Amino acid sequence: MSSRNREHNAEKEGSSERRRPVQARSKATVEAILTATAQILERSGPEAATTKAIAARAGVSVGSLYQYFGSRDELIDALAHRHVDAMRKVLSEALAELISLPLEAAIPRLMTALIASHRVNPRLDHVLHQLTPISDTAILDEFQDYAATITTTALRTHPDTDVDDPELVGSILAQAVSGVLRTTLRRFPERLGDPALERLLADLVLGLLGRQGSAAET
Amino acid sequence: MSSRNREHNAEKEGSSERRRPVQARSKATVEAILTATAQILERSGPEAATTKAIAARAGVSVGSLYQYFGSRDELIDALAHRHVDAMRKVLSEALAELISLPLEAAIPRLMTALIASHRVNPRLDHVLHQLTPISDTAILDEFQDYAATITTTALRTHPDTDVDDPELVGSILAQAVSGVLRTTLRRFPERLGDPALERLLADLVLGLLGRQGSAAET
DNA sequence: AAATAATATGAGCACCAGTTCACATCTTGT
DNA sequence: ACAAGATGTGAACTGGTGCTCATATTATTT
Repeated sequence: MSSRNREHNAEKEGSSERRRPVQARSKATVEAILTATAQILERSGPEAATTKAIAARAGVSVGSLYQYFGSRDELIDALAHRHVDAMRKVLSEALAELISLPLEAAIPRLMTALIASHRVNPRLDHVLHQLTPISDTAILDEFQDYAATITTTALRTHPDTDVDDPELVGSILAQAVSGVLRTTLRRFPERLGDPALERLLADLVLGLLGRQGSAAET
Repeated sequence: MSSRNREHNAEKEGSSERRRPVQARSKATVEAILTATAQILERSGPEAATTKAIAARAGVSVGSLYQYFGSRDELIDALAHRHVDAMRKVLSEALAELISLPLEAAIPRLMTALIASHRVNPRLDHVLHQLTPISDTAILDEFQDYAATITTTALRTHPDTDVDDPELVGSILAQAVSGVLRTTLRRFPERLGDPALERLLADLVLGLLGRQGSAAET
């Protein structure tokens, strides 16, 4: 009787959380743990984010942590998902107003939105990128893919552009912009307020599109 | 007699190597250790690069490792320096031929050179970026700074451009290109051979310069 | 050849990480 | 009021890490 029917709480094997919080109390605990993890990662980096440190900061015991997360890695993974969702939300909200605008007007706005989304939590973003192992299909990449898809779609939709490989161009543009933004956030955060940055990014994108549209290769 | 005159080999405090290799044998040892570290980092990531694993792969004992590197971190630091130097060398060699060319011709060549430099050791590059802590002034950033300086200088030198803040534009361009390259190397390595990538990057840069040169902002 | 310095060794130490588990406490349904 | 489940606890276990040091081997100098 003790060995059978172990838990009918069991999850899909991928992200096997130990237990689902059902009472308000435990939901608060999970919340506290995630918040604590984020705070420690932001402030002191991956090394400092010990299970004990996290539990201490969250005001719970290590045991509680393992009640809801199968391992330290799973915890960080969950946090990464949260973070990406938050960024994606900021971006997609700003997106609604753009679909009807002509490219020349839409791109600058899109840059503003991208900057905003990258501002959600720059330090956490950087640390999570550090933690991204080579092999894993990184959750972090999802945001970039999202941005790439948006751009590609825009290129396909808008009649006033003419690129022959929207997929590639969209992907490159997304990479370029996110490369600039992440470096800026990490190394030159003071530039973020500078409207010159938004203008430059818009020019960067529009400049490429102009070249692509006009000059046909061989 | 045993406690005095400990070592008259002592270094500046910053990067206190334990001992300088003087004989050929020990130089080979140091070499082997650095190579082993690089290999393990490339193949299996930071976690796997334990002092024991490194020593084993290098065919020496842990003790030898600590004879020439004060700590694991110092070792990795030394390796990072090496790597950046190698990248910088590739780039600067290609640079000589460019100074006399007009921008329209120089930029595409520069992109080719940048791609080449990023090809030196993509996987190691990525892992080293992972290892870069938030606080430290990263050695890795030096390469980006180098690329930014080159670009800025080019913008200042070449008479056929007209940007009002070459410093900012150079920095942004370097960030954009390196953003694209690092993502490509990590996620879409097959794109590297594609000449379309070089063309796109050149168009990206030239497009921005075109916009900057022509349209003056209010 | 002898003495001295350089180089190499690897078992062992100190430490601390992630994780478990037997038990205490609180909540909820009946 | 009671039982049963949900939640919370933290000392203790396991394993692996970076690193040291007394000692052995090899090279260089005298």
